[in-house]
Amino acid sequence: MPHISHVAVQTPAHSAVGELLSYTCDEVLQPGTLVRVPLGKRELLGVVWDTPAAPADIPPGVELRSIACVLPGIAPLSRGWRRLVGFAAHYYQRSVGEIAVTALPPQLRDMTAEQLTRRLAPPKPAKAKSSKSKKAQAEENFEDAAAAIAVAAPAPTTPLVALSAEQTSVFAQIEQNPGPFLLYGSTGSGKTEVYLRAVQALLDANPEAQALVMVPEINLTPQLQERFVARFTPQYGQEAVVSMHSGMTNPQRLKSWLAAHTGRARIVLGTRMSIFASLPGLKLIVVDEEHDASYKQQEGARYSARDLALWRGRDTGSKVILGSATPSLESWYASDGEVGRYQRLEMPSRIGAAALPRVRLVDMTQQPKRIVFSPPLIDAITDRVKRGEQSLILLNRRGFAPVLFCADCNWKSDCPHCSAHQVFHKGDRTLRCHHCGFTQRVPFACPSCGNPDILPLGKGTEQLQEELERLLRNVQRPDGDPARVARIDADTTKAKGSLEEQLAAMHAGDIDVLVGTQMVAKGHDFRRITLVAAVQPDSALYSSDYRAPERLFCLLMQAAGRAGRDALYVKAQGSAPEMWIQTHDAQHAVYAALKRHDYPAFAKQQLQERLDAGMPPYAFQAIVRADARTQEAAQAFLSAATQVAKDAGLPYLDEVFIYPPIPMAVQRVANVERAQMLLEATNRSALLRFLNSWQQYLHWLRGLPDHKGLVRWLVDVDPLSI
DNA sequence: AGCACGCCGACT
DNA sequence: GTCGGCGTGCTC
Repeated sequence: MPHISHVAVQTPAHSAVGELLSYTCDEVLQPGTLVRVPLGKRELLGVVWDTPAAPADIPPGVELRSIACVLPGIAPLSRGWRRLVGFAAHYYQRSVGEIAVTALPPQLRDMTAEQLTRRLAPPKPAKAKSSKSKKAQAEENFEDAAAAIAVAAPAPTTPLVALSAEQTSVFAQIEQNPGPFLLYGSTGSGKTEVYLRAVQALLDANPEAQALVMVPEINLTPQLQERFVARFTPQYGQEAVVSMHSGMTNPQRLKSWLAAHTGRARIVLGTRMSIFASLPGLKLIVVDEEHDASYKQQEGARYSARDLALWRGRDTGSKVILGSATPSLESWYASDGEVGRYQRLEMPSRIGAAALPRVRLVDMTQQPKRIVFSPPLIDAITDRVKRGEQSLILLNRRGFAPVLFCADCNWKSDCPHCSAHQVFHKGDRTLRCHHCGFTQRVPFACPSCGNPDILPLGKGTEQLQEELERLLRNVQRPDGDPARVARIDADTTKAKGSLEEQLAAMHAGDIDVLVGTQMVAKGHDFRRITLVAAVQPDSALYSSDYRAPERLFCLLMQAAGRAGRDALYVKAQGSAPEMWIQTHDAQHAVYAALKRHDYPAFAKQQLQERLDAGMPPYAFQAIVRADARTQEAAQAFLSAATQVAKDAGLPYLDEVFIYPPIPMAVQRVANVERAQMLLEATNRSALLRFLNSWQQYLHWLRGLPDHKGLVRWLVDVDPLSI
């Protein structure tokens, strides 16, 4: 008699097909086993979830099919991993199958048992290159990737750096206490060294133990990887340190995943996706720059890798270290005094006694109108160039100008598919929509009235670079060469490796002034920068998003951290590091706190505002979003959803406040109208239970003829912006 | 989401 | 007469 397995497969996101599908199989399969199963005309990767005694509620008339095969050579995924996936699915309102399958390396999805067997086999001597099958080609790519990873050859054992008194005490606290920890340490205080020590202590003490170290962005993994490889591969071998992020090729990802799954990898470094790595020996999780918004997935399952790290840590008995110079208000609150779910550890000093930069506010109301660079700022930059020092100019807007404008007829370069302007990119003479990607040639004259004088309105990084080149055209570096201005943003770094190239030029001192978006404010260690300037940061202060001030503060603190990182250099040069901020609101609390480098004061003030307004972390939120052909249809679905919740008398409805539907800030993207509805509760589990019971009604509503115009709906639990 | 089946316009 | 457009229907 055949046995039954419930298998988690990636079923269509919004269809009636249940999340676990029943299949027959000849033998009892252990939960966690990777299998391939038929679904319709396709064969999909699945994970055996449980093996019930009797088949569960299968719709009438559905014949059970048999599991196609078990993926050979891969041990079943652990209970711990399945608990994590199950929790994430439940918490973020997605199917188990979707989370489980997307958490696995993509290559496993479309590999047959035969291909996998070949891949797992020990490397064979190279075969003749002729008559290569597609399969063999893939295999070769895989071996190449393996070789590429192995290139990072073991350096001679790096001697341990002596810890500062602060580091020593923090490290001791981590060793002696269960955590979770919030490591609050200013930029340059040496948090990474503490992570390294914690990992080292763990690996030395426990030959099975594994550590997961997460960073917000792919860009930050190479430097971190270098440090971890140098520190650990001499002792623990080539495969001890692996990376996991979306920038890797599929064969690389599979290799890293297998190394972690089998326990050969002792340390996994990665971006948010690595929270789902299979780590049977997991004992330590580090979340560096824990406040960073990149930890929240913004599509598909909208999980927070930081929050899941805390859950996974608790579930598996692993220590969790959250690190930041500007913690999220949630984490700060959770580590505050009596509330204290986390233990707060502080490292206020910069290593090497480098001073934090002096913050200089330029009151733009006292400066000439309509200028981007105030004269005093230009003077300061000029001085830096003459002394051979570097400056970093930050502006959070790509392109030359955010919009083109016709003064005669008021025409603006609106995107035909979105409720947004098309941005003017002067370099390639295009108008580009940053929401849907729609690109056009810049018109020679106003498309509406024919006026040849269409004007760029506002400034982007491209224009800043151009303007700086003009303003500094007569300024010479110490070597007599003219000042060099460069720009780093998403446009200049599209090509693979170009970011690294440009960063290298900056490090080499080939560049005097660097203009960039926030991507340069993060993590990069430029030793010769003594001036950082934010030219137009005010807009975040007046944003409708209540988290905007917090993000601005973090960004500016982080940017300030770029200046004067090298104390010896600063000392030799004799110029004090400075952070310049041009503002029309010099009295603003955000800037006042920044001037004193006073995160605690800023956090206290922000938390008070949150408390008064009943916002997180004092309340819990979720957003339901609807995308439809028309705004009316999108809102109608959300209204109907609210109504059905009331009609059905869903549990915990009285503890959840449902706001009316509103259009999103960018209402239309790629010809799809978007609306959203905010849900709020003072009790997290009430909100969660309500959402869970609501979900089936949302599925049901979607199928109704009244909601034909609906394209999709989605739930975002703990949204980052509303 | 895929991948089918199914019913109407421009091509060899 | 076919090739192919994407409307709608199903998948343990």
